[in-house]
Amino acid sequence: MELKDKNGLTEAEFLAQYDPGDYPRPSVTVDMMVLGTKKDLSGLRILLIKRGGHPYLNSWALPGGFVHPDETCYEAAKRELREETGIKDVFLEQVYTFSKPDRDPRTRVMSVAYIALTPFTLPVKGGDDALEAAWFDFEFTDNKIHIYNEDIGVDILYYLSTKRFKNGHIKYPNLVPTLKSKTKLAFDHVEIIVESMKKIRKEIEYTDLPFSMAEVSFTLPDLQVIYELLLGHKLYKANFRIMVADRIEPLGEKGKSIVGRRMSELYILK
Amino acid sequence: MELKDKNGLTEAEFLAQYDPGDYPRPSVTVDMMVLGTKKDLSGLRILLIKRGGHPYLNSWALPGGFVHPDETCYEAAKRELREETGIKDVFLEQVYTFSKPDRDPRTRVMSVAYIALTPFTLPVKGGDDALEAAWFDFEFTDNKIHIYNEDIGVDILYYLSTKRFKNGHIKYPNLVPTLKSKTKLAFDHVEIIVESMKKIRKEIEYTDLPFSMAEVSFTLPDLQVIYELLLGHKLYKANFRIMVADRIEPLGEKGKSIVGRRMSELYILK
DNA sequence: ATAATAGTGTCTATCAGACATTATCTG
DNA sequence: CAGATAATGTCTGATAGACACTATTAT
Repeated sequence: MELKDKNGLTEAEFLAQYDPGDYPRPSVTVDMMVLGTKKDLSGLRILLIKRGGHPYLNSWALPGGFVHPDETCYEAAKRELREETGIKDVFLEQVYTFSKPDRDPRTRVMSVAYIALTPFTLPVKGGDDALEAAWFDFEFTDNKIHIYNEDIGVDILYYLSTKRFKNGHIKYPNLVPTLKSKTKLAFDHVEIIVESMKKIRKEIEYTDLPFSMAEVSFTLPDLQVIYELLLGHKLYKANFRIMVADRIEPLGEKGKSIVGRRMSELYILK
Repeated sequence: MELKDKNGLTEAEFLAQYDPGDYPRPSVTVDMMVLGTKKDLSGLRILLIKRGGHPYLNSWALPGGFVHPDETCYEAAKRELREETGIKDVFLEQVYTFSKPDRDPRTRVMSVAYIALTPFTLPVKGGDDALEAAWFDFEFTDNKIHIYNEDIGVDILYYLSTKRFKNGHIKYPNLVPTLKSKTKLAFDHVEIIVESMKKIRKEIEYTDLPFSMAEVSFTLPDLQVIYELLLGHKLYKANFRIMVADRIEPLGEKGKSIVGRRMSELYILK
C-alpha cells in the first residue's frame, strides 16, 4: 500500500519528477581554525593562507574551501586540510555556521566553521603557486587576539570587549573584536576565531580535547603546558595531575619531555 | 593605490565581472527543536509539523524552512517560527549543521539546527491548509526518546545507546538513536533532537537557558521544576536556590506558582 | 655538586549533595 | 486545624586551588 500525495503521486513518482527549481541557493564552504604549537611548546600557532585573488587580495585567511556535492561538511574539512597541508587524522570539530548575507562580497556564501587541532607544527606546503600558507604566532587573551609572524613581517591585532546581547528575554555576554592593526584578517574570520576559542575553552572542562595537540604518547609536563596554552593561564602541577589521572595510562617507559630538561614518564590517553 | 589581481583587475572591477558559475550549490534550511512545557509543568512538550507532501508524507517533522537570500540563518529561524506559530521574542540558539548528502531524498539540503525555548505552550495554528502542527509530550532520558500525543494517536519511540567514536587520536562517546516504534520522525530529525538535548544539558551548567522557559517573572518552585524537566532529574530545593541566588532579583511581590498550592515570592532574572 | 624539574603530600576554602527544620499558607 | 509546601539551616564528602617537600637527573 503506497502512500500517494495530493497530486496522486507515490514517493518514487514524486522524486522522479522533482525539480529543485531555481530558488537562490547559497554556496557553502568550510573554514578551519587550525591550531598547532611552537616546537618548544612556548606558544600556540595558527595556520593561515594568503589570498591570491579578490576579494581581500593579499590578506591572510583561514584555510577552507567549498563543500562538494557528495560529501558532508566534516569530510570537506578533512579533505581541504589534507589537500592544503597534507595532514590526516587530525582532530576536527564543528563550531558554528556563519551566514550573514554580505559576509562574502562575491555572492552568498555560508561557512561552516571547524576547529582543527594538530600535535605538530607541520611543515607548510610553501611556494605552491596560488597558495601561500604560513604558521603565525597566536595569542588569545581576555583582551586581545594577536596573530603575527616576524619572518614575513605580518602583525594582526584585535582588541576584545564584552558586550551583552538579548536572546528571548534572557541576556548573555559575548566577545566582540575590534581591529587595532593596519592589517586585518579576510572576511569574518576573526569572528570564527573568537567562536572557536570560546568553544575550546568551554570544552576543555569536560572533554579530552587538549590530548589531540599532544603526540599519541606524551609526558605530563608537556601535556600540562598544552592545557595552559589552550586555557590561557597557568595550572598547579599537583592539581593538574590529579585532574587527568583517571584518563591516562602509563606506558612504563620514560621519554624526554619537550618542555623540561629531564626524562619523564610517558603516558597514553585511555 | 588600488590593489590589482593577476588579471589586472581592481576589487570593484573583479566583483562587477564575478560569475558565481554553476558549481552545484546545496539548498539550506533551518530546523527548530521547539520546546515548551505542559500547562501544569508536569512535562516537556515538543512542537512538530505533519508533512503534507513527499518525502515522508504524513510523517511528523521539526518545523523549519528555507533560508532566504537576504537573511541569516538566525533570522530565517525567527521568521519561520513567527510564520508557523506566531511567537516572537523566543530564545533561539544554533546547535549544529547537518550535511549528509542524502539526508533529503529530493536534492542536496543542508540544515542548520536551532533550539527554540518558549515559556508557554502556545496555541498552535491548526487547520492551516497544508500545515498541521501539534504539541507532543516529550520525554528524553539516558535510554530513550519518547514523543507522543494521545489525542491524535501518535507514538514515536527511539532507544538511545552510547557508542564511542574517534576524532583524530582521541575517542569520545556519542548517543545513537534506534527506532522502536512503527511511526518515525521525518528526515534525520531524531539526530537533531539528540544533539539539541545534549547541548541544552551541557549549557544549563553555565548559562541562564532555563529562564527562557519561564515567564519574565516567576516563582522559584516553578523555575526549579523547569530545571528538573530540562535536566531530566530532581534537584534539592535548598541547593537549587543557592545555585540560582545570584542570578535572580526578588520583585517584592508574591504570586501563585503553577506547581504548588501556596503563594510564593516572585523573581526576575537579573 | 648543583640547579632544575619530575613527582607527591597535604592543607584549606568552596561547593554540590543530602536531609532536617521552621514558617506560612490554603482548604 | 491539618496537611502541604515555601523557605532556610546545616552536615558531609568531594574537589579545586595553593603551597611545600622529596626524589631524580642533566650538565
